[in-house]
Amino acid sequence: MRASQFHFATLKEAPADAEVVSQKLMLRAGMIRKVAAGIYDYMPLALRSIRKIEAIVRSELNRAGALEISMPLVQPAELWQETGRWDKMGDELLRLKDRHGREFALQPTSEEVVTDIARQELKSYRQLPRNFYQIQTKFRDERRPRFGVMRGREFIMKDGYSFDRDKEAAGKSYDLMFAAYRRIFERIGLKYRAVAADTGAIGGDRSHEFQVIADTGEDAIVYCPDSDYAANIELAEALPLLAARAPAAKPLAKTATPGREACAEVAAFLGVALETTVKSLVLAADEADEKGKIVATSIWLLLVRGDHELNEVKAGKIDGLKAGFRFASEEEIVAHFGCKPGYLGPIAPRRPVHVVADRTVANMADFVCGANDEGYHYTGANWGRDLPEPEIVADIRNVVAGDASPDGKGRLAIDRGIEVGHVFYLGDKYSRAMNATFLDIDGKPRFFEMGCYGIGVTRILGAAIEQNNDERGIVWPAAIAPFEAVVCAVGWGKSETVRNEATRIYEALLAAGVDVVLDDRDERPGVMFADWELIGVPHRVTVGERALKEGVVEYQTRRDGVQKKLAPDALVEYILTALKTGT
RNA sequence: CGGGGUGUAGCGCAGUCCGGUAGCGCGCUUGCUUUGGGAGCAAGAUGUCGGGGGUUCGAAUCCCUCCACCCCGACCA
Repeated sequence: MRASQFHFATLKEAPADAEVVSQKLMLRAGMIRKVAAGIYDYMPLALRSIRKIEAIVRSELNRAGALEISMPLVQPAELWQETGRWDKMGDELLRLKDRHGREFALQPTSEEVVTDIARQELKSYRQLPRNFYQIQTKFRDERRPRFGVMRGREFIMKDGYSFDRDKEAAGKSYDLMFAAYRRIFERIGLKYRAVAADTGAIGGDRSHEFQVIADTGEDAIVYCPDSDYAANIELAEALPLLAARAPAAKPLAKTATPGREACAEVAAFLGVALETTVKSLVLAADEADEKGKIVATSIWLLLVRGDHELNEVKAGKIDGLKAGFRFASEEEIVAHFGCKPGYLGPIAPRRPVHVVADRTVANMADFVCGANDEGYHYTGANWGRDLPEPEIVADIRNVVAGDASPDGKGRLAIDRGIEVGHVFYLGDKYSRAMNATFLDIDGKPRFFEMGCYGIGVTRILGAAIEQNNDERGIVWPAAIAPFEAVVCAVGWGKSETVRNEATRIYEALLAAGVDVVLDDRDERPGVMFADWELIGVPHRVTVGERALKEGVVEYQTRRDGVQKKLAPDALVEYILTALKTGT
């Protein structure tokens, strides 16, 4: 590609509404243009990178035996109604009507359609396993699109679905995809972690997220540097910090803590460590009849140590909260505790509530908690002596860095991550809902055991930039850079020597299979350098009369920026080696 | 969905309070000069001032209304 024939337009200033670095850089590099909230044009530079990501995804999935298909963007409501998702998905599902008034949805994902394919196409266990995937535009009407292409409404996703005879076979399909995903992210060249994730209502332990490590990531991912333990924060198990409960040493005392509501304020006021306080959170679980009318509400008091945070996913696994819960209203809190929030505690609430203690809280002694009396906290509170033992003891908090790893092999660390892939065992959730069966070896119909596998193609673009950028712009991993190399011709317009030599090198690189662009725009060097550094091309060759007089050309990588002088004839080999070794 | 904010040239912004017919920087076009880290000089082009309605002799500016976009929040006491 010659730059003079390519279309790109760099900006010195990013549009004011761009928030995150990847969005600013993509806009400045002219890769994307915003068309509406969360909806973008992908210009030639961006599409080159997207196609490279897709090619890697495709080749690894094909290698793993998955089959590419294409399902419709516009999907009939009937299929979505079969699984109940037409109602459950809410506003995230963009709905539309055709000229006859028939209802459709833009696909946010395609479980329904692919299950419909399976129930019509896959009749026999002999056809299993099958794994279908597509790389396609998705639409999710996000409540608040943001972060550029990382949380857009329209985006490109690879979604794949496996169909198996039984759980064991489904497990093999899952493992196969997990391994393929590892290869995909290795080849793309990003620092990532595969972390165990919550499986929600499906159960089991087969759900992993592939997270690109970046400080700006939305997700907290937990891992153990000394073992292979890794999980997202929703799932990561928090062991009790205290092995056993110490004997009570202090008397229970009601202490005035005027105006101190948060644990940190109370601890500071009393001059005690935050770790000796207990935080009270009040949840409400509504019970509804078939018509959805609320017939009963139970109130739950959840206790975590003052320096810990409640984990709502873990709370949702407690018997009694599994059907869903919400934070209690102030009226409900006052009715049950006789006190406004800020001074709540487990000792003698006005009305009985379910008390759930975090594992660590359950082993605390002489702790500080609210006294259910505005302006007062208890100190020296002890289980058994001052209040009944907790009704339920459970892991209900987020782990924090430094906690013991659940596998007993060291201490946990926490990174920020951007979720770019997810593999998930679905069981027969969709096949059962849609009555999708095959005939098994015994002649009986069985529901497919399914798995689903997603990769956010456009999100990878954003995540790659979030992870790899500097003050000059993007620093692409070579595998997904819009161009692998650029030849900058300094003095293109005035020097025939430069023109000839730059063209010769460009053509040699092309012939060697390098995805190279020749900057023949006759721009000043500063302009060329600034453009290609912003765009993030990994390898740069500068051809100018000055160096040619010494019989060399200049070469540098985007990442380290160190200038080397190389003989033109050695250059191709040098770049090929660098691309091969990923440097 | 709730709260806040912003819409003026391709991009970044001023002008709005206090009404008088739109400007700056970058970018773009042309010419000359320059030529190894976003060149200089000169001349130019580009605007439904988010849309609609109203007030007024006159509206980017005041009023009404609609829209778009951005940010924050959505219960961790």
